[in-house]
Amino acid sequence: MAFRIPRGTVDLMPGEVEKWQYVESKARELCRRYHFSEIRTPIFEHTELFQRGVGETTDIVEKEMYTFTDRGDRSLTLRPEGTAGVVRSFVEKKVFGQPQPTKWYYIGPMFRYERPQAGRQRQFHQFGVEVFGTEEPAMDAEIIDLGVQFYQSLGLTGVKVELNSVGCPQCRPVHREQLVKFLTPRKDELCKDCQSRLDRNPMRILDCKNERCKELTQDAPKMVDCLCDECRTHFDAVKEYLDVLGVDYVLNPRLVRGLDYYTRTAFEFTVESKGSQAGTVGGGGRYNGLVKEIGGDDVPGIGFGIGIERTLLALEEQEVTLPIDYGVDCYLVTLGEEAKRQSVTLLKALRQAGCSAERDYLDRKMKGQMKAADRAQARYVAILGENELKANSIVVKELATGEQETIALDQFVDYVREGSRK
RNA sequence: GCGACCAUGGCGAAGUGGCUAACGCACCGGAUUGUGGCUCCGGCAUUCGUGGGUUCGAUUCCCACUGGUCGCCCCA
Repeated sequence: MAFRIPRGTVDLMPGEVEKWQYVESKARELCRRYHFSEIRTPIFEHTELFQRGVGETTDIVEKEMYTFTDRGDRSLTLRPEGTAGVVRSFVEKKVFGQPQPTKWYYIGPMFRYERPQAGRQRQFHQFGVEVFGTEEPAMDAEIIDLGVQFYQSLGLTGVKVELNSVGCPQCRPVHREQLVKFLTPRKDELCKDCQSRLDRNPMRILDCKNERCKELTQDAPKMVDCLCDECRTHFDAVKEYLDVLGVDYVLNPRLVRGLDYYTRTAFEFTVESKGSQAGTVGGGGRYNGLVKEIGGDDVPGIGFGIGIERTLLALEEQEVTLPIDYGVDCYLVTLGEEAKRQSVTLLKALRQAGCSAERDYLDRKMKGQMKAADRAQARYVAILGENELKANSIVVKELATGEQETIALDQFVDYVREGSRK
């Protein structure tokens, strides 16, 4: 084989891509109802944006970025997540000067250099939303609700909302200090990764999957117990609003999230799954310091990123059939040269009337054309031959029922159009 | 970055150190000279991932590489 697709990427082939279109249309429709506007930012940005935005100590920045130098010697990086670019745009276009809040959504590819496995690719896709300019806890709750609605609209069941508050720059150091004090005497018993985390990002130790680490952190001080008054009030309000909205959630004091920019609300959407990676189908949280970090005013923000691949994977595992119509409205079967000549006009008329229409281009005999029509999942097969031409008529057969009738040629398009609407 | 398993036609999948590499699906043609989905018949691999080695001989044994799948880490 001469060329092969790059590792960790996929071709979305016809038959599969319709599912994507369906999922995307659901996301767009939902965003319209929640009054979000779409934003499209570049898929690459200056490397420094992600270093600053996502955080130097994160795995993403440390080892997963697709970074390259362009011909002008600029260091650029394919976006590993959606928020940083959107924030950059918010700041650069001075959108903070317009009436707030700003409610945006995006759908597009993200890139991370990792070993591919179930539910993990190097190019993957996210549907994300971001809201700037409000700290109102109702917004936190509505965003979580929007995520839940998205999964629900697709027919996905069993989506769990895991919720936590990671505090703010005022109270987080308090927790951090307590945590380090608690863990330092036990440092030797922690796994290697966590030993280094202890200095750099001790909160992440709470999220370690290592059994021993889990034991050791069993009674470790929790972030939620260290929240300052403002953060506590906010967190309580978010929970209240979630209750009001009827959104079920599970408190997970160990939930940390891998990106440094989160403050206060942090959440994940999870689902039961065979693949070990695939369980997390989405996640997000509040990032009140990020806009300032990127060079803007001190504008609060909150958002989520939902993995399209993982959502599709979960739908597949649950054997959910998306209501997608792959069929063509009318397949035109022709017999003889004259009929073939006329077919292009008929096809065009059908298409202009809004129907999808197809014919044979391989000189197949009638049987072959019928077979092709069947394969194309045609609703109607229209047969045009010598007899029909002579009588200015055409035979229309409904494949599902096998019923057919001869109709006048000038009523043909209307007939198909009416039938296709049902 | 680490580990395990795998690599045969468009797809799925058997197989053996030796002359013509099963089978199923799909596809094409025919039985049925103007009617699909069922049935029957026929057709469909001139590098068995790539390179090297062992051997009289390798798709089958060994090594390397590449790729895939799954897991660890982390995340969507």
